[in-house]
Amino acid sequence: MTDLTPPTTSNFIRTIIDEDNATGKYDGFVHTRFPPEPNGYLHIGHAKSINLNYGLAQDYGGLFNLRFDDTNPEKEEQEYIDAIMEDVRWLGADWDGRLYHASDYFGQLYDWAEQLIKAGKAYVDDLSADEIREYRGTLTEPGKNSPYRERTVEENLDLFRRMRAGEFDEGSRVLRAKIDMASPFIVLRDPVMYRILHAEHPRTGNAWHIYPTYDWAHGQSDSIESITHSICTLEFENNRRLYDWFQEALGIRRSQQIEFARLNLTYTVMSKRKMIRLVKDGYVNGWDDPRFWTIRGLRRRGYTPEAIRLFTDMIGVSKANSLVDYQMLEHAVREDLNVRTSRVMAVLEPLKVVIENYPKGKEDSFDVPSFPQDKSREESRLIPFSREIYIERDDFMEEPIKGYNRLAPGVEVRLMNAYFITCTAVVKDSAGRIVELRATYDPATRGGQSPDGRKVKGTIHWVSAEHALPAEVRLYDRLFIKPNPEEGGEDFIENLNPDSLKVVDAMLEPSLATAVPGDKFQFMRVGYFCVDLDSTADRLVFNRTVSLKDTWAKGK
RNA sequence: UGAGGGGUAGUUUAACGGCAGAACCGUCGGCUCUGACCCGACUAGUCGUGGUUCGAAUCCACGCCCCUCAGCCA
Repeated sequence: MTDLTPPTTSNFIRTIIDEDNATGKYDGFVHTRFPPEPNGYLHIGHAKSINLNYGLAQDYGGLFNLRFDDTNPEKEEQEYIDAIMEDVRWLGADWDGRLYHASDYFGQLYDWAEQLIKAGKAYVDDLSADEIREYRGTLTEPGKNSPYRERTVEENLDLFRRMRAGEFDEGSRVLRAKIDMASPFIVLRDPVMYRILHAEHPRTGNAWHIYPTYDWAHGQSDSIESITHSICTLEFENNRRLYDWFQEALGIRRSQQIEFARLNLTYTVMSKRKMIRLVKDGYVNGWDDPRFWTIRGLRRRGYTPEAIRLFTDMIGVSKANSLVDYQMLEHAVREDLNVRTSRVMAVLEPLKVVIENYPKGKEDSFDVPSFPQDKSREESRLIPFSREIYIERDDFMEEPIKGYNRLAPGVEVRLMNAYFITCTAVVKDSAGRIVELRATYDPATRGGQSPDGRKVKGTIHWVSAEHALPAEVRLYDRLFIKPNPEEGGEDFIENLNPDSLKVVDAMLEPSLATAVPGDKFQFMRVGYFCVDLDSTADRLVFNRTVSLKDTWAKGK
């Protein structure tokens, strides 16, 4: 199979790692991780992060961990944990047994919190959430100290232990780091480390009544796992100061946080909140809707892990906010599917053609190679031919425009792998709509070559009517009509594309009868398709993964 | 407007004081039993103004524009 891996291009993270290795910062070691919060499904943006982290570990001979950032039991569910593992595995990132949870470290985190209290670097605050907000100050004004900031170590320890024991109501107290209420980094204005939550955790059950915040848990988890390069997205740039402060204050193994720009794609939305709304309000049919760029949606749509990897390699990584043209994704999947898929014939919008000089009841069959693009593969199948066939409605024009190379009255074209035919008549219904074509064929052109050397301008695909397999084919288009649906004042829902899903009754060549969900094909001259989960032996259902490029349609 | 980040072809990126290069998109052409693939060509760029230097996308200064931070979310 063709190697789709493009040469590794440099990026700023590799530069940092190269420098670290040159200076021996981590003894030349690279250990990365992917740290999802199990409160939703993974999407193409997460795939960028997964492939980045896993790829770095691979390329530098290091290790890659999967760690669930499960510090908020009110939002997280086991269902998501299972789904995320399935998706990460499918993408090809192998955590090799190093599956962790932030909740694995709750005990250690608690001990470290007491350590900070004893060092006078953390205190229990009785202020309400609203009061804490007021005391925090604003972007331009410093905050002020909480009246509880100077409690004694003993009192703090006592209160904190009782928080842990579940003696207090939710929201009544928090543990805060004692840093600097006047810091220009708002994240350093005595950040909350623990909040009281009488919630059941998917993994620790009811063992805890206090839960660590992200900032308190993340860097320490990295340290415990000996992560060297902790890669996250740009919005955590300010948090890095706190990340460093905690590791420094605790005197534990250091790791470095590096931020990169998250992926944005044109004609879709990527924020968790917006995606949830699309699912909950039924604008898409669940998290695996093929119009959705979730990992499950992509998988159902017919994308492969290789195509996604090719895409994430293509777009690179940087710190500049960007909006990637979705056509890059389509290019990547075409490139992968082009070498991978067998070629079959399917007619999406059938128009019947009766070949008048072809004897009634006669049947022909053609042995057609299934992988004509790959000379090393010899698979083929028999395709039946008969007097009545279906062709694509688009492949006929009663009054052909300039440059049209397909069938038209009096015009001869090649039926792919079969015969030359010439259109002799057009049959219309009372409304003037074309319902059938009449044609003649040239028996001497069997197999698709003419012995006299005459050429035809067009080659079209077809399916024998008698043998055709009816199927439902789902044609997907971009979910939104605007490149950036979140832009502009209006609700992004107003930018949904009403034609993002079109279902047609297609006619397929009979070899497709045995196709099972997940199987991928190129419907020649049309696009790449895969068998959908809804497909049954009685009722085949296909998804269009992506159309073929069509320079003719574009020019019209 | 306090602080942290960022601005290279239409898009995504490389070049890290020494020829601004690639991919995608687009246009044109070649090839073709897929108007696909493939091949070739073309279009097109360093946010601005100064400065340092033999030489600046890169270093410095001053501007401009964009993003992030005021959750007991992550």
